[in-house]
This record gives sequence, structure tokens and C-alpha cells, in this order.
Amino acid sequence: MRIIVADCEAEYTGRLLARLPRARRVIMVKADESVLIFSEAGAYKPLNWMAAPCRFRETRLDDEDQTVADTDGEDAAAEKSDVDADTDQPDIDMDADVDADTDQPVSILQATALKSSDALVIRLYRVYSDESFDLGREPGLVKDGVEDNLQHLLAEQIGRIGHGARLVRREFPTPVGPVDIMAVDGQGRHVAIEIKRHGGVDGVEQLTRYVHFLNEDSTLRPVRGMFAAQTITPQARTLAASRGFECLILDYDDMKKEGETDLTLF
Amino acid sequence: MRIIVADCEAEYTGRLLARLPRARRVIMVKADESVLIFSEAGAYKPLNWMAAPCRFRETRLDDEDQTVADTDGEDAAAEKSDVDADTDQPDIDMDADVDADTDQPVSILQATALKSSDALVIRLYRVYSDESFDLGREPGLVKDGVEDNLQHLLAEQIGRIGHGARLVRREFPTPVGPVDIMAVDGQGRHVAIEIKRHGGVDGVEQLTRYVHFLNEDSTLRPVRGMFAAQTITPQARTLAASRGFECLILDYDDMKKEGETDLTLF
DNA sequence: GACTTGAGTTGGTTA
DNA sequence: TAACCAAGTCAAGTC
Repeated sequence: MRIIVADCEAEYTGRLLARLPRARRVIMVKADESVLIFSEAGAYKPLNWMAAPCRFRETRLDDEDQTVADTDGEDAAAEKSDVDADTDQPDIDMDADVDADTDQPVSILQATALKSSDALVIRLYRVYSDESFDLGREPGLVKDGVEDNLQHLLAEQIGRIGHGARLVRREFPTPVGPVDIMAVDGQGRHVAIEIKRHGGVDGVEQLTRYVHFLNEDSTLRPVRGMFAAQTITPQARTLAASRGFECLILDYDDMKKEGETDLTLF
Repeated sequence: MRIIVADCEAEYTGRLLARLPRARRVIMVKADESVLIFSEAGAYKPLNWMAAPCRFRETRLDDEDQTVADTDGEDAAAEKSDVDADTDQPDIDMDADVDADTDQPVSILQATALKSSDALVIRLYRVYSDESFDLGREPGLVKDGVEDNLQHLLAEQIGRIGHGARLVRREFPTPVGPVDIMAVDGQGRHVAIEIKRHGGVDGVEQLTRYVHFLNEDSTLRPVRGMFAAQTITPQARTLAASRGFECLILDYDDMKKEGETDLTLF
């Protein structure tokens, strides 16, 4: 991971053109040669970037002889220093009085996609910091509490949709994608359940497609639709009602607790 | 913008739990106190983060007296150095032989959301670099959008939907939003066209809503639906067929070429 | 400010 | 590998 702080311009050409006027920004070059450009503004999305797989190339213009540093794929890591910072740039007097609009870039970074003509060109005018670090392998993120969890929990606690209900299967296949949960209610009718964390109209649309197709299957007909979520927007509620679907609010903490209780029974 | 390179653990609690085991990573703290955690892996999305508005708090444990550095909102920028790097950490011998699993963190970073109970806690075990930079104002990204080009091009080359077709208008209004293109085919029937770069089932749903409303207008009825995209997924194809819509694959390069040729005629 | 829609989406799972 | 779907999506535009 190389981290550069510099005054720069950037231009991305690919599916669109995206230009960044000259300003001070942070540039990250990852081990796979992908490049991200950040500013203080915005959320986690960089202003501009080049996704891997790509080729990264640097052309330095501040030496008497132009030098080209070109890291090539697998050798890139080897060329980087280990943990200790490897500061390439000497101190630069950022207060020097230089015409910001007419001076020349000291370095040009180019990242070009391997499988398309996408290109990101960054012109560096002043480099305030340029350090490389070997971060090593990322052990990975462990997540808990996403829709998948809700699905598993409701499948285990299918009684929450009504007394006497039993699970048919999760991810019940249809021609337009799998229904989150298929169950049978106390009266023996099939129930197709669409689960969302936050239920909006699109989720109701999704459920509508599923129920439509399922009701064309004479072995399943009639199929009830149920929209289950931790929160459901008023619009989704209205739409669900107009389609004849029931709504079910899921209490995640409660379900989680019950899930843990179930486990302790064995 | 503060950039920290450190061995760290992190845990996000909020809409979900997301835990990062101890590893070397890059931590960015922006001027608005939002926090991003990166590794070499992945694309531009950080492994974990806290979005603004939030409060950032640091507790240092490596001094004899615990010191708490607490930057509070508007004063945050003032406490940060100007451009020159402000390295808080002395050199650390990263090769020192320390039991990685039992030693204590040297610092704890906490970012808590102001309008929810979301919290991101980062425990730093070794700090390899810790520098702050004032990036100043971001002038902003300039995008030369090229993507509704498909819409413009198909409007100009409306014959692609069938011989004798003519354009009624782009962005034809309906109560549920504008249809990308309204046209009339060789037999005088109206054709509502939904355009996507990559056609999925949601696009077909969109088209369904439009056609449903348009067919309630006796001056337009009957309205054909057409789903046009550079690529269309099999499920979208199935759904479109079941709704009686035609699919049209758009060859962007070909359309672009024809568009340029048209221009040279004048 | 809430909602809708698209994104150079990114990321994960399954057929 | 391709397709589909969810995301702590983000971001822009509209109502």
C-alpha cells in the first residue's frame, strides 16, 4: 500500500469522463495496483479510482533525466518496503510562492485497466508525503445481522408467521428467482415470504412476481404472500395490502435471543 | 485528514455487527470525523467505516497517565496541522518479539454516530505511521455523463425498434414517472421503451408500471412494451416475455458509429 | 427531508 | 464462470 498526499489533477476516461481539478488529495495505490483518490468530502467512495486488474505506471518529471518507475504485477510488493516508511520525497516547502496554474507536474501516475480501455491519469504538482507500507494479508471481515440471518432465524422460528405453520424450504426456486422462504400455514396453504431488513416498495414488487408465478403452479395454488421486515415503509405497506399480502414486522433482537435459547435446549 | 497505519482490531455495531481481527491496516480519519479502514484487499469499499455525522474520540493507553484526545466537530480542523506532516509516533521497531495475542492496545479510537447508536471501535496495537494533512476544500468532480447517450442514440435511430417506427418523444411522462422513449410503430401502435445498460428484472417491473398506466389512456391504447438494453439477463427475458414485452439488444458501439455518421451528413 | 433511481456501484452466493 | 441479489450501499435528483 502506497499513500501519497499531493496537489494533483486527475482524469478518468472509460464508461464516462470524470475530471478532478487541481487540489490537495490523498492517493492510495494498493498492492494489486488499483488506485483510489480521496478528499475530505464525500463518504467512503473515492472521488476517482481505477479498479483492479490494472497496470500502474509512474513517470517522474522532476529529475534531470526523466525516470519511469513501472511496477509490474507480481513484483510490485517486492519493490515496496516493509513496514518502515519509505519516504521518497524530500521536504518540500509548501509555502513557496509558485504560480499554481502554470507550473509543471512533477510526476504523472497512470493506471490502465487490463480488460478495457479505461484509464486514470493523475498529474502530481506537489508531493507532501509519499510512503509505502506492506500491510500483509487481510484476515477478512466477519459480519452478523444481515438479511441472511433474518432468513435463517425466521426459517427456524416459522411459527412467527402463524400458529401451526411449517417450513417447506428457504430459497424456494421460481423462474424469476428464489423466494426467501416457502412455508405452509396451519390451514395447509402455501405461504411465500419475502424478507428484507428495511421493506420498501421494490420488495413488494419482488414478492408480487414470485406469488404470480407460484400461483400458476396447480400443486401450490393458492399461495399467500407475506412481506416480512424489521421496518416497512408506509408505501410498501399500502402496496402490499393492495396486492393482498400480509406484513410481518421482525424483531431481530427477539429472534436472535430465541435462536440462542433454541440452541441451549439440546 | 489523518492517516494511520497500524496493527489493529475493529468492531462495528449498529445495523449489523462487523468485526475485523487484528491485522495491519490503513485508517483514515476525515475532517468531518468520519473514519475508514482499508486493507490491500477489495475494491474501493473500506472494510469497515463510520459515516458522518459522527463523533471521533481517541484514548491513548501507552502513556503513564491515560490521555484522551477528543476533537469536537468544528474545532477539529483547527487542531490538525497544516500541510507538513505531524508525526505523533516515534519510531517503532516492528520486528520486536512480542506476543501478538496478549499484549495491550496502545490506543483506542471510537467513532459514534450522532443520530443513531452505531459505533465503530478500533484498537491499535502498533502504530507504524500517524500523520495529519490539511487537504483544504475539494473543488469537486466533473462528470461528463455519457450514459443517457443510449437514450439519445435510440431516439435518433428509432428505426432499430422496427421498420417504419417514428419517435413521439423521449422522457414521455406518466403518473409513475417518465418512460424513456415513446414511439409509434409501422402499424401505428404506440411503443413504450424502457432503456437500461444492463437489463434486469427491476427494469421489466418499471416498464410494466408504465405500460399499465399508458394502457388506461384510451388515446394511446394499445401500448406495446419494449425492453432495450446492451445486455438482458435470462430472468429479465423470462419476465418480459410473460408480460408480453419484446426485448431489444442495443449495440452501443454500432449505435455510436451510426450517430457519428448521421452527423457527417450535415 | 423523505423517496426514487442509478452507479465506472461492490460483494457474496448459487446454479 | 455467469447471473442474481443484497448492501451499514453512496449519491443525485425529485417531490
